[in-house]
Amino acid sequence: MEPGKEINQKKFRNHAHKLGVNIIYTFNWLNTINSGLLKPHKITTQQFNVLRIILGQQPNPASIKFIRERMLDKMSDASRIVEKLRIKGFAERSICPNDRRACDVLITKKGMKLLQHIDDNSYDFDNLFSNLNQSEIKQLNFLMDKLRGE
Amino acid sequence: MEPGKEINQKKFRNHAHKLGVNIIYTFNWLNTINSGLLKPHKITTQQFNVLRIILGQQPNPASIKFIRERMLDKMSDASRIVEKLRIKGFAERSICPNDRRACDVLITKKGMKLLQHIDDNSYDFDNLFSNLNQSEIKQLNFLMDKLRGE
DNA sequence: AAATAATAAATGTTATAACATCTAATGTTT
DNA sequence: AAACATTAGATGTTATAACATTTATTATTT
Repeated sequence: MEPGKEINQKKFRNHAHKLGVNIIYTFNWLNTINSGLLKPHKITTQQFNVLRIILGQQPNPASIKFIRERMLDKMSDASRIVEKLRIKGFAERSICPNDRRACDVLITKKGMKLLQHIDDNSYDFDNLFSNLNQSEIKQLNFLMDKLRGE
Repeated sequence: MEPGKEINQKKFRNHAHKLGVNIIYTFNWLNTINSGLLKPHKITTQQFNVLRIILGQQPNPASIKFIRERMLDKMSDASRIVEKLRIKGFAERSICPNDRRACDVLITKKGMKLLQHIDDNSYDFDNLFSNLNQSEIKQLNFLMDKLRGE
């Protein structure tokens, strides 16, 4: 962090204004760390998230629609992300026999190994959030849920 | 929000895992609202942020470097964003007389009118965050700052 | 059953993001 | 001052984001 770039040193109109900036800033902070952790594996955060979704469905296949619904970025291009995972050998796709419009997406052994390796070695939220204790993490979750009206 | 898509209904390994997802989710929530508010003005959130930075420097000009340092997305292409603002008539740029490598970027009357109009009509963080009271907003700011180690 | 509507995914398009590289101007060293 | 290093910004490139459109299949209506 360069001097003068800390968010606290900036001038905000009020606390709500600061919160707007803070959300963007915190996301960028997290995203930068995550991208860095995933980069050695030549995988983007979106591809990682999709792979996790497919893993979560195991041993059932996931459809593109299912994946898209569970992705955090709406309007994301699940179709092309899955294709990228397929090319890298982390997932495979076939036509769904029950509905030939849809497709069955499955994680491969290689994909599972990748997730396992990332989980084991680096991708650890507990570690990432060590500046907060358990109660503060819960409080942050509560406030963000409330903010969005959930 | 579609049924079954609420973040609280998802399964998380623990609170820290939920926080990781929550940050991404909250950013997307905010970004979607902001983009929607700015879309009628044919301006992106990044362009809006840069325009605000230039306004904040008034009546002094801002350099590209200055803008880049204050932008929330690191590595952003300040140069091309300023050029887009210039084409739309919201900013003007000239060579800095003191350092001919640098350039002086200024907001135009049209740019100031745009910001004024957006501020007056819609772009209101207080309103956006009405689900939280003042003390909760402060708490959220505090926790996010602490999370990032600031 | 034929026509129409709805759905799932693929594909196209334009703008942007995330880098790297290049050019011009200024600063520094010898 | 010449050579080199640094800085500011512009430009190039590839992948991705954010849409819209298209195609194939299934569901519904008449």
